[in-house]
Amino acid sequence: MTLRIATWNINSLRLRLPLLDRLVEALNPDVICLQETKVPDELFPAEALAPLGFPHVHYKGMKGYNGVAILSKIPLTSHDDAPDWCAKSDCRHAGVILSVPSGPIELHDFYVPAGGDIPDPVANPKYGHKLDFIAETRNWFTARNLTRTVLVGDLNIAPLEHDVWSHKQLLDVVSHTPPETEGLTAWLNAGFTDAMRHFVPDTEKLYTWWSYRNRDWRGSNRGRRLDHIWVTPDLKPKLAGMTIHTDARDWPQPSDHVPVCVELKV
DNA sequence: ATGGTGGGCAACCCA
Repeated sequence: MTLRIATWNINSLRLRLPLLDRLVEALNPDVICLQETKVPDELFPAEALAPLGFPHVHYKGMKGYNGVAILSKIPLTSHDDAPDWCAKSDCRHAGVILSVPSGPIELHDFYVPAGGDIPDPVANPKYGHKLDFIAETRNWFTARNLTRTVLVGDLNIAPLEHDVWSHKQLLDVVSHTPPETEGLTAWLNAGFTDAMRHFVPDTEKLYTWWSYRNRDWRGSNRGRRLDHIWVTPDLKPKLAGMTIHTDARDWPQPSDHVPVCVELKV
């Protein structure tokens, strides 16, 4: 089958419910992984989502912040055997097993801490938390021997020179500092390949996020690639397509992130 | 060098 998996930092699921119709129309995904749902589980809008046509859901949310959700047309079972990252119980990760006819596929949906403004773990504990988080996830995935696994999400780090509009100007801006980019690359190398860069050479600019604090986001185009799709090497020959739906940045009341979708022949 | 905008949720926290 052709399996399409989309990832999107929706920045409030309840506020942007109507935009999910546009996402489905544009990308026709089988699975949607969301971040920053900002809704506690007891208030998850299951009824409002029902007409969208994704009967299988798995979500982990909390009041006000963070939160992840997986909406699927394919039957799934929850697979939350991962540790409580940094012992914070802050709803930044959901794992599922997708019951694909050719065999199960493991799927991880992550929302990595943004890390605050100051790139110093002592002066800014949020930055320290971010570095600790990606060290823990890296170690956990290294210790497992993964196949048929997809990892997606808002990883809040733009690892490559051309994942930001100006490598030089962002080297000490949180999201592109060497400790972050090196940490993210080490996590990637714990058993994955970068599915987006499989389709677009490292020398080409690639963004998934544009700040709200920019009047003309398209004109100035000061973007960053904060959202990622990784697959285990056995799935690399199955990669059939990748779309960054940049137009979503102009939807009414947009998220500052745009959806990314990958197509796998599995 | 600074401040710019947006969401949650009721004062600021977070991005």
